[in-house]
Amino acid sequence: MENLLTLDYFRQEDTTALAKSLLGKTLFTNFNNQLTGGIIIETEAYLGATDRACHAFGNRRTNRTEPMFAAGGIAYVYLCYGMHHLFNIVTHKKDTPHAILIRAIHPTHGIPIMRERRKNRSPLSSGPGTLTQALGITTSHTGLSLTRNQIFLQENPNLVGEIQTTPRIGVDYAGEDAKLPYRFLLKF
DNA sequence: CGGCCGATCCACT
DNA sequence: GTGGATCGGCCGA
Repeated sequence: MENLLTLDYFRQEDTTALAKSLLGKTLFTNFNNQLTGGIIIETEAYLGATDRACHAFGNRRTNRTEPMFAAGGIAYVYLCYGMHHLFNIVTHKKDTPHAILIRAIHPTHGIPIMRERRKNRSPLSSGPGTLTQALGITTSHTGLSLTRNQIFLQENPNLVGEIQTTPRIGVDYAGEDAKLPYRFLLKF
């Protein structure tokens, strides 16, 4: 497959720029020889130790948050509300626990498989919990490399669109940090 | 060890 | 627009 993203790409140090840059790239999973994927259209940046909305705020280090402390280029997947598996891309250097939540994809590959995983409900892959269900991602995949064959990303050099910026969703508990403009949407 | 709560989704009104 | 589902993580005792 052409144009796969590299570890250097994921280890860039400007995480909000990277969150914008991820828009328009295709996110794939290939589990049990079932290829599914779609174009990333919504992301949120979580900026580590200084970001009250981030699980790693204050460098809080637990079994759950441990993957965020590794160097960029792996998955951070955790369970939300007891039922939703949320997929993040770990970024930045080792011991700088930044991550980018993927909130929505525009489905392009393996759509019948994704429909089946979603039990034909809609939306198919818009919303952080629904897209992981469509792609088959669970907490068992936390820590998995994003430059190997189960979860990986590909560029779409010719894709153009407009980027919209808003505050992040569902982080009211983060006080002033809830207002930060770290959510990015692609309109194309 | 008990209690609280969440980076959500869905069915229902 | 609203509330129930559902459970691991985290914290304080």
